[in-house]
Amino acid sequence: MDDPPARPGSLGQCGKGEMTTAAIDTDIPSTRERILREAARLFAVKGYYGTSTREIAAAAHIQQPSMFHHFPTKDAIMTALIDINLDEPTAVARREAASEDSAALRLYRYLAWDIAFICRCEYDLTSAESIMSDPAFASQYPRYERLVEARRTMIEDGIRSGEFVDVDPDLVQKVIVWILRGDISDCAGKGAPGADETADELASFALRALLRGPSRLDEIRALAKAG
Amino acid sequence: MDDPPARPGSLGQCGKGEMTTAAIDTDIPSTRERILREAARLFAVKGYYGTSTREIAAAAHIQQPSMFHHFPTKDAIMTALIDINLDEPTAVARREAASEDSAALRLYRYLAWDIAFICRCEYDLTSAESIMSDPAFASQYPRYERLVEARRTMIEDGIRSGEFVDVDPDLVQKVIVWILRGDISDCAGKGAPGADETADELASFALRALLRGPSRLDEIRALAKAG
DNA sequence: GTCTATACAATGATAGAC
DNA sequence: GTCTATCATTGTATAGAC
Repeated sequence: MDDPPARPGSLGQCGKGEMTTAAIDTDIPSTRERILREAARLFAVKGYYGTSTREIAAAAHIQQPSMFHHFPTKDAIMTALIDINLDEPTAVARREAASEDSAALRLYRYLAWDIAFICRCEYDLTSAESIMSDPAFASQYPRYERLVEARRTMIEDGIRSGEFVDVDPDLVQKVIVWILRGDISDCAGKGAPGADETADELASFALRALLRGPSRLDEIRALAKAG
Repeated sequence: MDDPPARPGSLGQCGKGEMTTAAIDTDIPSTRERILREAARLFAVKGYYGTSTREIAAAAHIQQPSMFHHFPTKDAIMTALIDINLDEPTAVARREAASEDSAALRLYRYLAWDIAFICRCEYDLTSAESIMSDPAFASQYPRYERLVEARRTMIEDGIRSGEFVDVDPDLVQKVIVWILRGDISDCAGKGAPGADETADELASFALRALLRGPSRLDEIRALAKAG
């Protein structure tokens, strides 16, 4: 319930912990990992329904029925990706939402962490994010809502305290989701070229649009880097 | 080549011009229009591949084979939606890109127009936008690129002139695409509840993040409203 | 844990009557 | 312009040998 989630520099190696029995961090990925990675990549390009289990199997270099030894159904693959997409980010967002620092600092810190997480993730989580509006995966909505709620808390705190300009919190929440979603489709699954720079640039973009005194941005960035 | 495209208050009635022979603007939609509207709605929820021609036909209150009298193939429906998504917005973006006003004013004007267009559109263009990264529709990429280029021009003009802060133009371009895409998935196909307010709020958000002097925003909004 | 063979439902699209 | 009937293909998933 209270295990400290990853921080920018520390963990954030998304997808590890997916290990089977042996092989703690060898470079040769297990079949299960290969399926997950290739499925994520294909889902991102052609969509969940547009990708067949045959294509996934071929990309993972196994025969199609062999896939069902690792995942009971096709949608179990998607659910595994949704787990990766939600678990850690939700933990970090909730921790920041409950923190006592200024809202601007908390929001910046969460955004920068999440964007870096996305960029570093070895799975392309595009589909895991866009599938959240598919009725077939409605059972996953509540988990997503917890993340949305944590973000909303930070935004509303900032508006209430006067740190942010007086805009519609729902609209800001939406724009932030759109930026995160965009970043996912832009750089997820590409390893981590410039994860930290992208994180700073995008989080700064959002904060510039929100801060009543934009000159505070550099102070916030310095505090985030120090803490 | 030079027909003046719609302005905020004037046309922007997306989807008209799709008329068949008679019936210039009656309230009872033709079968073709019904197919297009229902397909757009279903594509947005379950994706292009996740939506069967049978579902579309059922929603349009016809039998499945009857659909093929109006569209030769399933992907012809999608192509028709892509047309609606690209034609007018590209015309407006290119006009603003070539205009002689300040970059900030041009970008605000284009953004506000496009967002209002999206909100007012009777078709949910979510899928038409996201399908642009599907190899199966690669033949449509070049058309989309023309829109991207026009937007890039405005952004680079603003950075060069010093109106905008010195950020990576590619990153800004991306964020703007993400905001437009988000707005599409958020309010496309819902008629037009608060189109102009949403347009102003979102365009203002983007401009606040970009303007070196955020105080100029009100002046720009006033100029846009006047012109 | 991976394979071959296959069951069986759903898909996009066509033929031809009215 | 819409219908019924139907085709060929592809989809997910299972059975059972190795």
